Amino acid sequence: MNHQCEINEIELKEIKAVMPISEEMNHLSTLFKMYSDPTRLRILHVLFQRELCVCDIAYLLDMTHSAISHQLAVLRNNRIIKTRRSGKNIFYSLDDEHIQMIYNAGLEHIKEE
Amino acid sequence: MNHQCEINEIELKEIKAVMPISEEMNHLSTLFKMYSDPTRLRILHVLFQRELCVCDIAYLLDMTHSAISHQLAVLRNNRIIKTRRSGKNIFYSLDDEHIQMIYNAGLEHIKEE
DNA sequence: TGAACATATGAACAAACGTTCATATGTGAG
DNA sequence: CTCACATATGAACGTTTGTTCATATGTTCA
Repeated sequence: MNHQCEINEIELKEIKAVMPISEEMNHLSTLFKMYSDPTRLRILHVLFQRELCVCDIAYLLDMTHSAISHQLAVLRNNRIIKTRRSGKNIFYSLDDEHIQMIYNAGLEHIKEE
Repeated sequence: MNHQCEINEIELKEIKAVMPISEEMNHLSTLFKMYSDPTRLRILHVLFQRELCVCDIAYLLDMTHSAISHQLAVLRNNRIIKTRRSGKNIFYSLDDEHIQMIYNAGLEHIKEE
């Protein structure tokens, strides 16, 4: 692509040299996509407090079991949450500590406006 | 909605009592949505290094001016970045420090896998 | 003023997304 | 085994999203 308005060709080349590979940005965007839906954020919010089963989450969020189950599958496929079966119930919980840190970083931002 | 599989009715009511309002979750999800696209993440990445104009960003990302301009408008409307006009050029830069903190929190997570 | 450049914007389109509905799977109780 | 319950899953649907193309706005310089 042609580039005519460069403000500093040398500096631009330095920036271009350290451009992360697209695959890494795809991976990162997929992670943030998990946080980009209100339902999933509400699911995370309740899981921050304790592990819960689908039925409990559906009750807390006042949504259908199916809608919750679909979102839990999305979160699980992206290793945001993990499962533990106990009889008929399947309990969901956070996969690691980073999940809440990212959430909190976002929350801090919107609270400062 | 009916709730039959509750594991602990009292605790569930406590969680329900502290459920954030949906509007706050909508707001937060909108913030994370800004990070949920690879192109926008790549734009943020280059803006972490210095302020840049549309033309430079298009060059660095090897994308059309129009595509970049549309994404910059999205980021600007959501107060992620701000603008400064200088002659024909309009320079874009980060609106505040939180923006990079959220990005870094996500990056740390994916690097630990 | 007019040409050249930088950026913005609206319409169009395909792709991705989130919920609903119907149905399937898996588990425990009787 | 059968029933009831908990969860999963696939198809369908409307909505949202990101890019492209065409065009408009705004700025500088001659």
